[in-house]
This record gives sequence, structure tokens and C-alpha cells, in this order.
Amino acid sequence: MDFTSLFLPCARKGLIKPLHALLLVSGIGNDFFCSNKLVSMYAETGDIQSSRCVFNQIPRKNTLSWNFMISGYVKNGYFREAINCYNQLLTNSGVRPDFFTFPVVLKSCEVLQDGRKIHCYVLKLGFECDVFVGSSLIHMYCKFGDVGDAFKTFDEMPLRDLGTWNAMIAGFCQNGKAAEALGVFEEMTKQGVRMGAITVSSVLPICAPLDDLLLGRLIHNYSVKNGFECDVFVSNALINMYAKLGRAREANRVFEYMTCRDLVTWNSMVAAYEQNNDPLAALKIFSGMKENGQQPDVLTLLSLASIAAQRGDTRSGQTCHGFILRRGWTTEDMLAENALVDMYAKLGNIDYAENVFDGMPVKDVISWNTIITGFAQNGLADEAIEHFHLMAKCDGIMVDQGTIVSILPAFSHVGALLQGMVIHGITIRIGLLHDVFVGTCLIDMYAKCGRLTEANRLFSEVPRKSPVPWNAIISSHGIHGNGKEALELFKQMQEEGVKPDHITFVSLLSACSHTGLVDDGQKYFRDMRRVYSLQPNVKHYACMVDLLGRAGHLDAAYQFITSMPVIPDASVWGALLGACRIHGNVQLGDLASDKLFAIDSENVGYYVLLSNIYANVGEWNRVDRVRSLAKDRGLRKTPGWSSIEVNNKVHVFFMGNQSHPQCEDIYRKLGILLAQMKSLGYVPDYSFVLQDVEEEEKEFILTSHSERLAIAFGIINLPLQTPIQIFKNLRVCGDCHTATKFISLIIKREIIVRDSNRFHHFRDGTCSCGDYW
DNA sequence: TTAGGGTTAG
Repeated sequence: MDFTSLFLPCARKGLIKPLHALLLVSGIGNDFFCSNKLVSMYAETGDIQSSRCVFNQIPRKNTLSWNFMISGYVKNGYFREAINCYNQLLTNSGVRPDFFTFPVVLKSCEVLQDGRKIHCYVLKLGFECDVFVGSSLIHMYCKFGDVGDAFKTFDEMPLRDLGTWNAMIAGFCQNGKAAEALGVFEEMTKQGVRMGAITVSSVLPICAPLDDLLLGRLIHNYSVKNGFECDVFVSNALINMYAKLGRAREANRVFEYMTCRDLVTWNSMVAAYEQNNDPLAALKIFSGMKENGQQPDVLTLLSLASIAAQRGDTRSGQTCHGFILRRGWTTEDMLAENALVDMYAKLGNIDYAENVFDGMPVKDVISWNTIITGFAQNGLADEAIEHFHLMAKCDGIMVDQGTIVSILPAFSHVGALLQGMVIHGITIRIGLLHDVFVGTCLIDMYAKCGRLTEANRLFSEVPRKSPVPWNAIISSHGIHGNGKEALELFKQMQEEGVKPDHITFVSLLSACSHTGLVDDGQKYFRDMRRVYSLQPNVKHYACMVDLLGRAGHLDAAYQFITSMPVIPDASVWGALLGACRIHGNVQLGDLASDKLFAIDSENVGYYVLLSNIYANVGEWNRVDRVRSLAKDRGLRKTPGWSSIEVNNKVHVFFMGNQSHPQCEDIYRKLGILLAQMKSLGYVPDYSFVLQDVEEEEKEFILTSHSERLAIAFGIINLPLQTPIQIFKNLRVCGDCHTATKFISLIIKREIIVRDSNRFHHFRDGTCSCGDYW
């Protein structure tokens, strides 16, 4: 009887064991052909034990026996065993590997070293010309990120088939080399090789990083014409391509058209809406997924966690966390935990984020970047910096692009120029200076640490095809009070063909606002919609209120708010309240604060502003009322402080600080300065004293404001020629502003004050802001 | 009687 025809049907029905027994009874179980086939079939059905057992019993194994065994291991995920088996084949089998051996064994390499060794042996046997072997080598090198050797192998191949091209394109693409992948793709087309479905799904992922929607659409078209749309890989790749290019609707069209959807399809569509800021649509897809009986996996939960964060929905965030814990996904790899850290940080629950982070048995660079970003974005720059230093002490964790863009904003926030410069050095060392995001963060850091010249220099070096670095440099000039330059840069941006985005206008409008360029600001606000087809959002409206309010057009600002097509949020009313503080308008201040307390009763800043407005006009009863209101709600005033970097150390001063070792010197210096200032015409402005006390005490209060302590400390400790640069966490006080102008005249040095709002460069008795801020 | 190349993340 011929048993060969029985193997396949038996395997399909899971009847290999009975067949094996039958073969043994028939006396041909140990037949060479049957044994090899059994090794293969057992492995095919997942029974690797039996497969190995039969294999071991073959007395004189041929190459085919070995190939089946190795392939069996690989198919069942036993990569180490596959490599061991291959090594046994080389050392003591008496037979040699053939063309079929290498593609399989290359797949099982878990370290580059193994792959290289195999490559050497391939060369020794002269097998490198085989298309299958060559393609597998390309794949192996790319898997370990060695695209150089992959391309070398590719380049030297005398013959290539579609699989070879696919391997090289996918390899470049998976290593983030989209341009190179496109190059190979174009070469392939030039040589007349037509894309197959696999090529299509390899090429589609490069469209997003190249920002090439046209290419994506062309390939989509080609796929439809060639019937590839039925291929689930192709459709999934199309969904992802459209989603990443911001076309959630088109992604959904592909999704709707699909007759057969798999887990990747559902995940991709959920992620498509999630990444395009449509959490509700994403949740709808997720419901569809459940209705279709598709079980979620860890990637589904990643999207769900991000959706929870977007919606500010702590409760569903915790549900995600619980689900992940129950499935045991936190132990599998760091993916899920990193996502949870990110989610909790974005929800503002930084304690939870830190808990998850601390509980991670193994942390990778993404874990560290995520927690650093989390702290920084929750305003905890010190904690961010502390974790950055902890990270540096960890073995095997290397600073990457993500680390740099997460830590630089923290340094910018506290004005730690020297530490920021160290990062600049690292950037150069690891070759990231021409990365647009790193470059942009450096521009921002230098600008916020007072080095606008350095920011300009960097701007001239980074690639500037995207609006991102332009936004940074425009905003830099804005905070330094160079409104005209900001407008000039905006013009230049358009001359270079860079399309402004929403953030460009936030930077531009606030630059106008800081410099009092009311007409320009209004013009650009109108142009946003008319010329650039950008719909202003609530942030832009807040900028406009700020622009009008700061310039003293308080009624116009209020009128503007009442005519807004979007619901004004705290930033809008906050801008109005701030303007009321500057211009002493109690009535509108009352109105704005009523609105603010209704929207966000927890923000202590609004209570302080309102009480300042009352104090300014001497309405001490109302001051007390506001203060006790804040106190009843458990809010405490953010204490004002100023810092200065001297000898690589940041010194922090609070108002009336008496604990500094050089305290006596500082107050003596301030006393001398006060006398000199008065002789030059300085008159203290007591309206900035927010306590109802005697005049003499008022003078002392003003003199011991934190910014003055820091300036005096700088005068005492910094070399004569160096500018004195201080950082204040709140807005600089008006009287200190006047005083600093006098001080700059007396000591003949430049004084730079960065407050929570902008920069003030004091020189020879004047300030760069022209007293407008 | 055997083989390679494809889609989802931070």
C-alpha cells in the first residue's frame, strides 16, 4: 500500500500518531522517506517532542532530515534549538547543509553574531548567489538593524527575484530609512519588476515618514487594479498609511470595504481614530471589534489607554490598567507598562505613573523617556531632571532622541543653561544635531535660557522644511520682545514655502501681544482663516484677548470674548483677568474671575490676580475675602522665587529670604543700591505691595523681593563683565522692573530677567520691553 | 517530500 498520500489528510485531522503506529506495524515506519516525513509532520502539528524523537531514531540522517528538524524547531519558535541542531549538522553529521538549510536557519538567529557566522559558512560553500539564501541574509541583517551589510549583500546578488526586492525595501523601512527604501523601490520599478501584494505592503509604510500621500494613493490605486485589496496585509497597510498621514476618513473607507478583517485590521482602525484625535470614533470601532468576537491584544489596550488619556477619563484608564494586569501583559514586556506610565502622566496622575514606573522590574529607554516627559509636562522639572540623572547611571540604557526631547524642556523650564549645553554636546556626539525635533528643543532651550543669538545660530543649521523649527524661533523672538523679528521670520517662512500651522499662529500672535503690535496681530488673526484656511481654536482666541487686553483695550477684549464662536475656556478669561491686573480694572476683573472660578476653582493663580487687583486700589476687605475664599478651598499661594546660576550651581531665593549664607552681604548691597537709586530719582511704587502695612515696611518688602535678592547675589558673586541672568517663576513685579532699570545703570552691567511670561533685557537704565509687557 | 520576503507602538 502507498502511504505517501495519507500524510497530508492525517496531518490535517491530527491523526499523525495513529498513522505513525500504522506505519510501524506495517514495517515501514523506519523507512527513510517515512521518517523524514514524520519529523516534518509532527513539527507541523506542533508536536515537537515526537518530531525530535523520530529524528533521533533515524540512523543515517541525510540533509533533508536535518532541514526538516531545523525547520520544525523554527516553526514552533524554538530558535535556540534550531541553531544547536544546525551546529550539530555542521560538526558531526557527516552531511553538509544545502540551499534549503540556510533560509530556515537564518530565521532562527537571535543575535547578529550567529547570523554573521552563518554568512561566513554560506560564502565558504559559495551559496551566496542563491536568491533564497541571499534574500534571507538581507532579512537577517535588517532584523538586527545592520542595513549596511544587508544592502551590501543585496547589491552583490547576481540575480534577484521579487522576494529579494521586498526584503530590502521592508528592511530599510523597518529601520526608519524611508528614503533608502524608496530608492530601492524606484530602482525595482525602473528594472521592470512589477509589485506583488507583498511589495505593496512593504512599500506602504514608507509613505507616512516621507509624508508622501500621493505615493500612497498611487499604490492604493495599483492595488485595486491588481486585486490586492482582498489581501488583508495590503488593506491593513493601507489603513495604517492613511491614518499616519492624518486621513482617518480614507482609512475608514478601506476598512469598510474589507470583507475579511483580522486583529491587526481592528487594532489599526482603533489606532487610526485614536491618533487622529477622534477618541469617540475609536471607541465605536472598539465596540464593533467586540461584537465581531475579536479578542483585544496588548496593542488594542495601548490605544485604549491613550484614548482614556485624551478624554481625561481616569476611570477608564484604571479599567485598562486592570485589564492589562489580569491578562498578565505587564510581565511580558515593557510595552504595556510604558503605555500606562504615559497614560497616567497625561491624566495628571503623576503619582500613579511613578508607581507603575517604580514597579517595573526591567526598564528600557522608552520607560525612562516616558517618566521624564511625564514629570516635565506636569510642571515637575526638578523631578524630571532627577530621573534623567538616575537614568544616566543605569547600565545599558543609552540616551536617544526621545530622551533629549524629553529632558530639554525641563532644563528650559528652570533656566539650566549649563546642563542644557551638556545635552547639546551629547547631541553632537550621537549625531542628532540635524534631527528636527532635537534641533527645535535646543532652539527653545537656548532662547528660554537667554541665549537668543545661539538660538538663531542653531535655527540656521537645522532642516527647516517643516513648520516646527519656525514655530520655535518665532516664539523665541516673541518671549524676548522682538515682535518685529518674529513677523519678519513669519514672512521668510512663507518665502521658503513652509506652510504655517496652528502653533505658528499661537507663537506669532503671542509675539505681537508681547510687543504691543495690536494691528499686526489682528491682521494675522483674520488671515488665519482667509489666507491659510486654518480654523482658529480657543488658544488663538486667548492670544487675541491677551493682545487687546495688554494694550489696554479692555472693553474691546471683552467684546471679542462675547462674540467668539467657541466657548471661552480658562485661558481666555485668564488673559482678560491678567489684563485687568495690569490696567487696574476692578469691574471687568470681577466679571472675569467669576467666570474663572466657575470653570476652574482650583487654580490659585486667579485668586492671587484678583486679590492683587483689589490691593492695588486699596480695597483691603475684598482682598481678605478673596484670600479666605482660596484658603477655604484648600489652595495655597504659589510662593514667588527667583534663581540664578553661579558656578554651575542654581541658587534659589524666596521673598524675604534670610537663610542664605551670604544673606548679610546681600541686604547690605541692596541697602547701598537703594540709596544710589533714590539719588537718581527712583521712587518706590507701593501699589505693588499687597499687604496693608506702614510705608517703611512697604519699602522693606519691595527691597526683599526675590528677584532683587537674586540680582544682588549675582552682583556680589559674578565676575564684573558677565551679564546677570535671573529667572523668576511668576511675573516680575512692576516696582522691581523699575528698580532693575536703575540698578543696570548704576552697576553698568546687563541684567536679564526671565519671568513666567517673557524676557527683560536691562541695560543702561532701560528695558528691552520698553515698559510694555 | 524542504526554503526566503509583508500589515499595528512608544
